[in-house]
Amino acid sequence: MGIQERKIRHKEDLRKRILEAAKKLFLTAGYEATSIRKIAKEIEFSPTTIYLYYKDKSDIIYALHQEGFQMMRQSFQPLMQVESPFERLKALGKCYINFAFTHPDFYELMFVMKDPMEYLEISCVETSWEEGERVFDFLLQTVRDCQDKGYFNGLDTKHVAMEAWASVHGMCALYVSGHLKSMMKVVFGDENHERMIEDAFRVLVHYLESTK
Amino acid sequence: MGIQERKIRHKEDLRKRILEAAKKLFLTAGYEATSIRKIAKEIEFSPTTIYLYYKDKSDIIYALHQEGFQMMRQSFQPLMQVESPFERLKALGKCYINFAFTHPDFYELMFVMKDPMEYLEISCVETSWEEGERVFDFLLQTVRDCQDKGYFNGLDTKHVAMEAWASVHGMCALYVSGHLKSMMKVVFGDENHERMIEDAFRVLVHYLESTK
DNA sequence: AAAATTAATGAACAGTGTTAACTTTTTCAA
DNA sequence: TTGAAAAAGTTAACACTGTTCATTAATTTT
Repeated sequence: MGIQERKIRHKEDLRKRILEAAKKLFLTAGYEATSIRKIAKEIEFSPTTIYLYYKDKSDIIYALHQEGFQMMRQSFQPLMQVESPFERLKALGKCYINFAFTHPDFYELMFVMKDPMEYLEISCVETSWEEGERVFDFLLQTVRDCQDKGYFNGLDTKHVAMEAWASVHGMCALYVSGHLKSMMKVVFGDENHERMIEDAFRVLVHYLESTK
Repeated sequence: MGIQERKIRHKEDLRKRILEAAKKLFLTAGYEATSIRKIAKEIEFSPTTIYLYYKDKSDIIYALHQEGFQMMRQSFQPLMQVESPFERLKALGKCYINFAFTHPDFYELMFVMKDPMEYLEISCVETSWEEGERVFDFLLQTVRDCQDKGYFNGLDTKHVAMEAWASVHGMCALYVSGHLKSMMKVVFGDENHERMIEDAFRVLVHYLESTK
């Protein structure tokens, strides 16, 4: 019986173990397959126990959502040291794409899926989106720094930042959803679609560079 | 009893009626709420009857997916008449965004959701994506025409087209998923997010224009 | 009219999120 | 140490989901 053992094994921070089980299921089997009952089986508890630690499924999914943003911010850490604003902007874009490529499930959860967004629309109001805010603020500041160096002349900082985000997000979203792959299979006959993202990104960088 | 009546009312093209019921549910209540049982109730038939006309739920969803692409291509029809390639490219972008704004559910189905994409990965192989192909081919040709007029010098047609698509898709995806709204609420304090898309699009057009 | 084919259905399987009522375990004061 | 209060966990159930199989009803053909 595993019932006796698991009481000896740290029964504290059960909340954390629920989240880890959810993450494991989410990364190996996807969002749909991450059910309350499977999480419960994973941690050897009754399904209803989970509701003592998380309000509902959205609550668990949102916890993973937040974890994703912490991971992303951590991967952006080295960019702080990049002196040149424009080099920093380019590196930010590359880093963002790299995150989506290495953690496609997290990327989808953070920037594509509606569920976590609807959750924080309903429940918590203020403390919610602050991780995402910090990431966007960093982009905003970098664009401002670029403008100080003569880039993006006559353009609004917010609009430039939004366009940059949308462009890179568009590439990542088409990649993680499989639309890029399907499209390229039909139009170009099965090419390397990761390479295509790199090429499209180079075109974007070319545009940005030309504003100086 | 409605059972007697519906036999008198056209019992032919039941396949079409299933699709219309599915569309109605999809547009009013969303993808998740579009269940086989609800479709069945809508057309006053047993749930199992639906399986005599469609392979499974994905099959129905993919039929809507195709319908969306026909709608989109129809909305692109007037663009054929635009003489100037660059004006046509700009109009294409505006038209694309307009489609996403007026048919957000269809846009999500066509360009965001994984389900229809996974469906045609498994089942049909050739005839599948041809509607989407036509749309992208039109973009490719328009970019080529722009290059003949001196735009996008030294850049690869495919890469320019892909970057343009990704940029505009990024804006639309962030809009329909609600991420733009949430982000702007926190960062800029609840501004008009439809206006923001327009502004970001203007920045993109500025970049494209600068290549001449 | 009887047989064969087609169309439609009812019941069931294996899942899902979630809640209410109940039981077990732990805590803590008398 | 015992007994009550509080906390933790579980069982059973509700209302759904997609999907399949065996069976019935309707239609067509012989």
